[in-house]
Amino acid sequence: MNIGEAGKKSGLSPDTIRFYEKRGLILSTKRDEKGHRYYAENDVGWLGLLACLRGTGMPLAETETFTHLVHEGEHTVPDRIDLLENHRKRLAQKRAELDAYETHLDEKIAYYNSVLEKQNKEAAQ
Amino acid sequence: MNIGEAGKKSGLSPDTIRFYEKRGLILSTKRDEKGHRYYAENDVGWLGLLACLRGTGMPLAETETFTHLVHEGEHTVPDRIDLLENHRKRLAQKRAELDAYETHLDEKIAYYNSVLEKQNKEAAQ
DNA sequence: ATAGGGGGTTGGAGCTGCTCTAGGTCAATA
DNA sequence: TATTGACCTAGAGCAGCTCCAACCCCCTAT
Repeated sequence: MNIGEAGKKSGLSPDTIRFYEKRGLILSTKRDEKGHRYYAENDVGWLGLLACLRGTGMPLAETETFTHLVHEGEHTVPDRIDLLENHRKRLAQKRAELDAYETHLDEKIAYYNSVLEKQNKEAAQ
Repeated sequence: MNIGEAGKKSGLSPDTIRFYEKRGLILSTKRDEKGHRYYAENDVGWLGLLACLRGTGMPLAETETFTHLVHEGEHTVPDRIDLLENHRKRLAQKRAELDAYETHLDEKIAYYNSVLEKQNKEAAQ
C-alpha cells in the first residue's frame, strides 16, 4: 500500500512517516518503479508501534534507540523489554498527572457554572 | 513569593512563567523594588490553572483567548465555560487514545516476554 | 573586603518534533 | 487537453519551551 494509506492505518501523517524515515526509524522503505514508497501489512504494524511510542511521549531519540535494538536482532529482546517497561512507568506517572489535571478542570467548570447560576439569579431580581 | 517558589507550587518552570508573561498569559505581574517578580497565593492559583490547561494539551493560542476572557470580566463566564467544556471533550478523546496506546504497549511487552521465555527454553536444551 | 554561591533580570539562540510550501513527476478523469 | 490528485524532494516555518551569556543583588565564609 502507498504512504497515504499506510498513514491512515497507522495513525501517522505521510509527512511524519517521511520524517521518521530520515531519522532512521523505519524498518522497511521499499520503492516501486516510480520511486513511490510502498508498505506491507507488517510495515504498517511497525508504524503503528511508532505512533504508540511517540503518542505516549517517548522521545524521538529513545524511539531511535529502540529501532536500533530491533535492527540488531533477537539477542536484544531483554534490552527492548527494559526500554518499554521504563517507558510504561513514565506513562503511569503521566496518566496520574493527567487525572489530577482533569479533576482540576472539572472543578473549574463546576465553579464557573456556580458563578453563572448566581449571575442568573441576580439578573432575575 | 518569588518566581522560583511560584514555579514549584504551580508546576511551571520560571522560564515558562516568563515566557507566558511575554505572551500575555499572566494576570498579575508585579515587581518589587529590585525589579524581581513576586506572586501572591492567588496568582499561583492562576499559574496552576495555566499548567492544567497546557498540560492537558490546550494550544497556547486558545489559552491566550481564555486569559483575555478572564480579563474582560464576569460577563464572559458563559464563554469561558464553553471553552473549557470543549477542551474537556478533547481531553476525553485524548484519554481514550492514550488508553488504546497503553494496551498496545502492554501487549508488546507481553509479546517480548514470551519471545524471551522461548529463547531461554531453547538455550537450556 | 572580597570571593563565592544562590537567587533574580534580560534578550536572544537553540532544541524537539513536526508541518507546510514550492516546485516537480506521473496517471486518470472531465 | 487540462485539471485533479497522489506521490516525490529539499528546505522553510512553527509551537512551545529551554538554555545561555551577561549582568545585578544579597549573604556568608575566609
